Amino acid sequence: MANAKSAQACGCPVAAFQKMISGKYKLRIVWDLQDGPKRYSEIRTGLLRGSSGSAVIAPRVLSRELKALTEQGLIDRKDFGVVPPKVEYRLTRKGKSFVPVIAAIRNWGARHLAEANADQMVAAE
Amino acid sequence: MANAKSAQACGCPVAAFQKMISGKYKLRIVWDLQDGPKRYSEIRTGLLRGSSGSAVIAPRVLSRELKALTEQGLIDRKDFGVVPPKVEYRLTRKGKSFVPVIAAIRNWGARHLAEANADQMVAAE
DNA sequence: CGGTATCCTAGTAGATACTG
DNA sequence: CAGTATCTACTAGGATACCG
Repeated sequence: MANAKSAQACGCPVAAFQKMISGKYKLRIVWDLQDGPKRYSEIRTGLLRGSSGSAVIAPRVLSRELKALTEQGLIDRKDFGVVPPKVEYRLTRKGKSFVPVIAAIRNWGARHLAEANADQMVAAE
Repeated sequence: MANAKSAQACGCPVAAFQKMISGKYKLRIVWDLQDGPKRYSEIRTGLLRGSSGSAVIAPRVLSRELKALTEQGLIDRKDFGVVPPKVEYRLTRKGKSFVPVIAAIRNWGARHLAEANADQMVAAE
């Protein structure tokens, strides 16, 4: 794959979307941040609810995804500049506008993918 | 949080969704099939509209994605069993139910990702 | 606490050639 | 026409150690 701009300019938002959410935890991160700002370790811990095959998330991975989401303008990073470090991540307006899309995905997934165990409904979040 | 038996049943449809659409062309394929059945080469040609950096799609890749979508129950493969070969792919009911989700994605993407170049709007399909 | 620096593995996609 | 076989390049993700 050559270019980064080709996906956006091709008139196909789907490809751009695919690239935007490429990353194992990105959708979950945005979803988890809808309730308010969270710190780095809170996000990491939150992602372990129903962990997807791994017992712990490599910090390198989480760091990269958070950075990507920040550059894509979905989340905002707030460094308090104190010791010990305190950093909060929160949704931007763009990020908040994306939450309903994730809700649609979750809604569909709950109906078609989690037939046996719809423990927490979308509305119950 | 209720109990989770498997990765899919973890109350996180998002992860299952991510896995389901993992593949460069899956969303596009489903989207393109909403107008009716298409043959293998029609799908390939259709995917080249606004090609994402490549002039041609490796048959191996398209084949794998079609197979995966079939196994996931989103599309159905109909082999006419003639020579020369004729195979049609069409959406299943599950696949059709997924179209609105893609529409939501496209809609969001058109507003937030394709600000400069919204050549073909969602409604213009 | 919130990362970064390395190293490693596995999977995804592309190119190309070939087949029923 | 609709794929399969093979080989290669790239990258996402994981493990681990360490730093500001």
